[in-house]
Amino acid sequence: MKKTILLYGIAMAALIAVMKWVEYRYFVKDFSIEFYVGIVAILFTTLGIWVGLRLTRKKIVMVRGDFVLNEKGLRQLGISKREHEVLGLIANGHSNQEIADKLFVSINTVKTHSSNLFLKLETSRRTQAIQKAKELGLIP
Amino acid sequence: MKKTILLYGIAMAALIAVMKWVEYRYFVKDFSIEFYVGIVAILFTTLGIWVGLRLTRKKIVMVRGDFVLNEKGLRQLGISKREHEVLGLIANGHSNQEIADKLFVSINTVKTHSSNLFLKLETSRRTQAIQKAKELGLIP
DNA sequence: TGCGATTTCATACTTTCGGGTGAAGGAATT
DNA sequence: AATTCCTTCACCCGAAAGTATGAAATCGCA
Repeated sequence: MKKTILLYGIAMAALIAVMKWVEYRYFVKDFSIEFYVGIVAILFTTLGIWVGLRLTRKKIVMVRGDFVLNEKGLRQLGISKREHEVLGLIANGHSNQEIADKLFVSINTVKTHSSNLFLKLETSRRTQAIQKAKELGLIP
Repeated sequence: MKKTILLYGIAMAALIAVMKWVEYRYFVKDFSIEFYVGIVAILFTTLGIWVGLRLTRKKIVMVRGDFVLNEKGLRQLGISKREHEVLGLIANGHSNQEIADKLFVSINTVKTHSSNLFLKLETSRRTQAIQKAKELGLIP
């Protein structure tokens, strides 16, 4: 993100510099304002699209076979790392107590995570959550 | 897409028109070229980002293709028709009550079926049963 | 017609889940 | 330094799920 902003600044500065340079070097002062606007519009539209693509690019992580983790979905739903971990264990058929043992935390913590998951997935049962998470590509 | 292009054209035309209008109306010719460049850059960057977002707003659809029911597995485990039906509904995230309503039977019946399922699948939770049933190809 | 399997239902009891609330410590960001 | 997010944990309560047991009614098949 910082890189992008920096790059943008540099691009803009460079553009202006080039224009000034052209202006003084060749005395082409009779370029119409429309010409400049056109050039700048095209350049920055390109840059804008590029940035737009960069911002929304989904990172794809291949796990095994045909499963593609939808990280974008995870971010949009605001599901944290730990929550995602719990989600996976729920989908594998573990009880809250088993998950607690596996993650070395108390069962209350697991309950908190699962409750948050149900909120974020807009579900009220773990079986529903499994369904939805699979549909969204959040788990294999 | 056509809409986008059209919108772009209109935006550009409008921008130029406004600039011309400002130019003639108030004779503010002393605006530096950098000013115009800046305005145009910001505007078209915004537009570009917007287009970029629009372009990448594709839905991720998991196509879970061909499912073949493992009838042999069903017979080997001694799972009856009704039990298989209940199994499917469990996997779809329904509660026992919902299943009961859907099949026009009492919730106790559903409990009996699910208990039998857990015995036959050697599981003790519905989430486990879902896992195992999917592995065995008993449900999609 | 009779037997076994299936389907249905009930009651009672235990365990697991889920909702709600609050809170404390830590990491990252501003 | 203040703030926000994540993680952790606790307690209570009600709802859902699961276990055990028994028992009707129905259906397919020999």
